[in-house]
Amino acid sequence: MTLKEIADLAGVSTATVSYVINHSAPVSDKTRSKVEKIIKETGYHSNMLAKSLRRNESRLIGILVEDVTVAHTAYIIDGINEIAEKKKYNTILCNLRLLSKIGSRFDDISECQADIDNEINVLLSMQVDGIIYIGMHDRRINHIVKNSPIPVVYCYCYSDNEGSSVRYNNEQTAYQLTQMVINKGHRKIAVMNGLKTSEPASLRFKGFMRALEESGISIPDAYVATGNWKFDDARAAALKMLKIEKNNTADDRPTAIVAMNDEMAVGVYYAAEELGLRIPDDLSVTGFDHADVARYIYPSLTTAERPLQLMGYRALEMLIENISGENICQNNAIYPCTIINGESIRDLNNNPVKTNMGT
Amino acid sequence: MTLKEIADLAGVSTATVSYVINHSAPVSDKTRSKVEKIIKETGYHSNMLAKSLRRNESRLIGILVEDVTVAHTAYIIDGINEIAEKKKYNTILCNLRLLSKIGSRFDDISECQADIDNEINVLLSMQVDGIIYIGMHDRRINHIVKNSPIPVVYCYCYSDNEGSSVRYNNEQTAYQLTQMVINKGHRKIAVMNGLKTSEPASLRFKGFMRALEESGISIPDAYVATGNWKFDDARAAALKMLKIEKNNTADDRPTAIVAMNDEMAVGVYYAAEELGLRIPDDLSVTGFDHADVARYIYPSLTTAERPLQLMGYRALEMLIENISGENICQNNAIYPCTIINGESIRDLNNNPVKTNMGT
DNA sequence: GTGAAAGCGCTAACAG
DNA sequence: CTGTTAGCGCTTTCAC
Repeated sequence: MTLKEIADLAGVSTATVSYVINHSAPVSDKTRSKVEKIIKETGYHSNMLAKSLRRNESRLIGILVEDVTVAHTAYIIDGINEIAEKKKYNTILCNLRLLSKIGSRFDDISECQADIDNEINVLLSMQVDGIIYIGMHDRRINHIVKNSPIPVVYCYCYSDNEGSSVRYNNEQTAYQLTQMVINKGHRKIAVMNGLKTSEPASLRFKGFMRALEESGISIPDAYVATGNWKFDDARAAALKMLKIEKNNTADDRPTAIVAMNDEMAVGVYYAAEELGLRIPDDLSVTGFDHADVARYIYPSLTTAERPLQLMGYRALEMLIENISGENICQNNAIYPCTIINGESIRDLNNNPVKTNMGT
Repeated sequence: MTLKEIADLAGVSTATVSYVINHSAPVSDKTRSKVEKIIKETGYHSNMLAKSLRRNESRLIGILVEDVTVAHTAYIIDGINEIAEKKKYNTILCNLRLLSKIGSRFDDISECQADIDNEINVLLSMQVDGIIYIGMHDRRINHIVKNSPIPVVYCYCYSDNEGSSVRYNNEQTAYQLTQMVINKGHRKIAVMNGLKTSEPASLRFKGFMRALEESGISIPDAYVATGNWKFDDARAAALKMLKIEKNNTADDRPTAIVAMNDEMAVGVYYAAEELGLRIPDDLSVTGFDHADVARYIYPSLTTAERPLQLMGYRALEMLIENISGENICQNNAIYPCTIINGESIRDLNNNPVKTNMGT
């Protein structure tokens, strides 16, 4: 069913049908209702391909994701979709599937440059009006989308060279979480760091240290552990840190561990349990990410929720601003996280510290 | 940059350039290399809109998902993408976002019929060659995609009327898991059911019962609990079931609980811990789904992995078979799950039962 | 208020 | 082997 067939059935010209559909020129009520009736009867829907070709705009947004199975990706896509629906854009999804290709060697992305070039060409050939690139890990992505003829917005990652970006504030959030622990009277505060080579890991650590410094707290080296973002590694590292070695007493043990993601926080929970330490009575713990796993542990974890959906919203809004030429400057947006208050931090101010002897 | 411009630069006709690009007619080596050189230099990529319009096939697949944030969806999409890349199809994603609209009232989908009609119209107007509909929950979806002029494949759900479907075997998998428990010598086997109104819940329960019946095992009503797929509900139900009430002895307690998803299995773990029951020594547990959460518990959970990626593969393959007319029959594929062997089932054959007294 | 007609970028007869 | 040309379905200018 084509527009021409509708025109023939209605006994009008194709132009008139087009005017009716797009409200692009005044049409008499009589003609309009006649045409609309036929459109409804026939179930006609216009051919976007032809329309886009003629109009030279597709109202199509390319979403290029590094890996759709990485948990945060779906939420960002969801956010993008919500705005896209409102603004009458459609989205075409390209999935680089980098997880199976480079795993957690996030910075070796250039190995996949050929794949990426290829997918970008696909998107360009589909005449997308703009591209949103969603990272699997928050980090610098340079020289990936080169000299794009259309606007690009990076989400959950960023580029120095070109394109705007939408991210969340790692440093400030870790600062806030650490503050909370300090405000509850803790002074012996340990940290469970993410993967050493990871940018968010160092930003989060920086926030942690800033909070300590502002309160004049210094901690021994033994209080800095690395869990590589992983449950198992964090559990092992926490076990080591919390165990009372010879020459040590329970007083050397931290009263709180700031874990830089929820998965590691759960690892700390398990280590604590194995040592007979109760949370938060004997050990306070905080997480980061507000991952699913945090819903299934007792006591509930104090953590920070990343504004994923909001990042999706903003990514598309910024892209549309670029497309329409309203705002063509490079823009780097960084959103705050939301603190989720759980039961995993003991308030030492009202419950003075006792020696951590375990059960 | 258009094909015509390439032709002008190369001093040949548009037809020749088209032949070079599509290998659709023999071209002399000299002409070919001249044209290819210019294409490379200019970074030209063809306009898919024009090409699809002319060819009357878009090589575009519409993926209509009920909710992209539901965990299994991304893995299915990933599977679809893998095949799509191989077969040179692109995918356009439409997200109905039903989770925020109907939550777990899965069967009230008709409330959203207008949204769905709208999205399908969008896909049709994009001239997609076929549609894959991904459910947020495995159930019957009738009268949703009506009289589609193009092939439809349902994935993680099904339709009686039209379209093929790709699912996994709930009944058989629950049967297998229960078998495993029986084979390890258990006779006092309880079940933690999913949401009563859910189809997979009743299929899984059916498989559970079939295994019991085949071994001539009957269980008291008290061994059938409902956890509504949820951690909290399962924990509460397990607590009730495992607690020793007056008039009961520990001998009345089940030695194993077959939980119909991993989230509920974790709930059972917590209940067991609260009662001082060790897993698997005092209580055996199985899960279902192979969810992320199962990676973060001790001891590791015996569960079943759904073939999500494979379902994605097959959904697209079946769709392409339909599109190309190779196979136009309605086809309902049901794939087996993979049993993941954990440490959560005690073998009573080699370790004769002792009274479950807790710690 | 309506229609005729050109043309978006490309493909595929067909002719040579 | 290569070029000419007619459209794919639609929008939009320009007449009337």
